[in-house]
Amino acid sequence: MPRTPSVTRPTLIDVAALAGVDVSTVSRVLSGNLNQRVSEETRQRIHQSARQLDYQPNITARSLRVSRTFSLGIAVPQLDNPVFSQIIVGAERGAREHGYSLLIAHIEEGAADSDAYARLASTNRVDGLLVTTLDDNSVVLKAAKKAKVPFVLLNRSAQGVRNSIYFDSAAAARMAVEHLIKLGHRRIAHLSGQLNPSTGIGRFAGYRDALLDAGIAYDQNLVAVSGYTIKGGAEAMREILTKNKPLPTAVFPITLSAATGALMALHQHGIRVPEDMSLATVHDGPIAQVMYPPLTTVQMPVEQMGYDGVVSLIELIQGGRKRVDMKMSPSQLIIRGSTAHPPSRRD
Amino acid sequence: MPRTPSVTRPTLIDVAALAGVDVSTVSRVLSGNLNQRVSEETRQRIHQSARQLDYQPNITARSLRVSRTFSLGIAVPQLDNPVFSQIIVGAERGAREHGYSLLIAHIEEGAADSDAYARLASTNRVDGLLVTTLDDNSVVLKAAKKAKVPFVLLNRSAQGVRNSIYFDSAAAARMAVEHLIKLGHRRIAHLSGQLNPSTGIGRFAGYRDALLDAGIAYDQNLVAVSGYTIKGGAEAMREILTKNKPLPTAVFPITLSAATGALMALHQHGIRVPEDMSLATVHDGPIAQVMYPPLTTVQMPVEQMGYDGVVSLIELIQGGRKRVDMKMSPSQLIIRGSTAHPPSRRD
DNA sequence: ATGAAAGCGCTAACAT
DNA sequence: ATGTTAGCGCTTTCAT
Repeated sequence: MPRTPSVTRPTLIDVAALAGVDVSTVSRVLSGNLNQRVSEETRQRIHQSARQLDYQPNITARSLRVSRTFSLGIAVPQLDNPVFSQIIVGAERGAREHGYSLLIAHIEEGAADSDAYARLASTNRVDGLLVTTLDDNSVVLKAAKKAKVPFVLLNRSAQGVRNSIYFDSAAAARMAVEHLIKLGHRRIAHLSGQLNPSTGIGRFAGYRDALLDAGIAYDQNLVAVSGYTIKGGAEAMREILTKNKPLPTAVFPITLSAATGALMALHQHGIRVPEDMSLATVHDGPIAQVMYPPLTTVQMPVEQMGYDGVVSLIELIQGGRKRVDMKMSPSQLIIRGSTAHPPSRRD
Repeated sequence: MPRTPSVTRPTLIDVAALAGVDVSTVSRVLSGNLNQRVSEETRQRIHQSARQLDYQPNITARSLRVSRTFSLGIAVPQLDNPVFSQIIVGAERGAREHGYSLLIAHIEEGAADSDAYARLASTNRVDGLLVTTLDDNSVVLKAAKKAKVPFVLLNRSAQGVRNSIYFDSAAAARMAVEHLIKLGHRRIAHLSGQLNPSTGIGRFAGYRDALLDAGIAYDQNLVAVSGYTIKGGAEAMREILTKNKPLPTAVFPITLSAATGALMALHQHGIRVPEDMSLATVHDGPIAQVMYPPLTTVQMPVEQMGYDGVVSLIELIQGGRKRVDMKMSPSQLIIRGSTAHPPSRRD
């Protein structure tokens, strides 16, 4: 069996030698930078040589020379949450399309481990950071700031953070609740977030405003804190069922995860959806279509947010942009089987 | 506001200057390589200087010099699948603990885009690859081989692949099915994978063997192909319900995702779990605990597999290992609310 | 239009 | 025990 001719990969030098030109010329041609003045003939010869040697640029050398890694970091608090997996999918696509790669860091629950960012950025591994947090974890944000590379906060805005992309949560919540109201519901429960300054408050505000506009009094007993987990959704749903003697006829869980838990709790208590209770939420995903019943939900362009996140981050890095402040609107209400008229149209 | 003294980060040269020694000495001390002969006094002085300047090594330069990137790549076909998110969590932890970072690539469904590996490896971005595939996608495997860096196949073994970590699927399936049999079930359905040479076949074999051992005849009508998605699970479950006049009393979906779908289909058809039908599956995850009813399932150390995957990959890279062939055993059967005795103990 | 040469920050012989 | 030096592969002035 013939030995592989060389252990090391071909470099610019090899290509240059084969093409009979200087390495700098090869670099000019192969770096993709058009409008470099190189004669068409040499250009051809160089491409030909590169192909022949199966030349692949060494990105490490390039990075060292230009002081950029062409890598971006993203840190997520939980991976088994459709929001984050969709963000990652979009971010990865955006990075790939722009010649960057995506480094992932998992922030262990609870740990003072928000130096995940430090780890990524301090050793010069990444040119920029995509930051996500569940709660408005100021620890995480502080860590991101210390990292000294540009970062974009995803899925929320926060005081003192100049770059962020977030949803118009109030508008999304409003769409969901108005749909329920239009169906005739008047006693509508809400499984809420932590009522912090962004997502939680936003959706809560949308819920409350929609009620207000319809002339429905706000009833505190119809609101329970679920947070953003399946488990929290199930617990909050049970709390609502326990605290309200005549049950509400509809529920608006703050998010897909919470809705999943809520639905399970309803099944458990033998409450039929949508016959006994309607359910509408915000954030669509594959799982919403295969649940029983399939969920009525307001679509949020989460993957798009991940994509736009990287793209704007790259612009930030390359200096073509000074600030990122994008509020994304909910796309549309998808009406599926989880919502219907209330059992009786009477209040 | 005072301007930051320097735009560029401190390098070894800066530290050396401050400590009054040569860069090579600083390198010796800071590269962590103990048993380098450096006097305790200079060692102290160097550490002190580094701290004072907040020195952080430039990993790109280091990479270029030693021809290693200290990055590993992982490519996954779907992110919204508990198996893959758990693998990633484990892999990220393992990488971090060993000074590596984890690059993620998402393999777009269907696309001849399995050059995801090529992208990662050919530009010298990673030192090694973690490979996952849903089906035994030979395209993906071929691409991984072409990448010319060591790779470890996760979650399955395959012909011609020398490094892989996989589960003893047959044993896990057997545990689940034997539990059902012990409860008194005799008509046990199976939602299966694609019946390919690894996962699918393995679990199917475990199912069949467990039946055989109990003297229960195999009934082809009780098996439907679900694959590994929620949707597939729901459809396969419906197929079973349609095809079998006296319904089976138990079902063994091949995996957590399929079980989730199956459970939804059962709810939809008004079949109570576990009163009318028991359900046991393989692969535990947070979602299994919060479903209604919570799922009886065989725990699989998936996160551990991700962790062991990187660790063995790193050993492969560093030459301390020639081959990886680990079969992981299911940990234990977790009995939750989804299984019970059959409606009547009669067959 | 192309070549020559310097240097990004680091490590690892090889000296001393 | 520490210093000197070369060079990883690339880009980019500067010269021709």
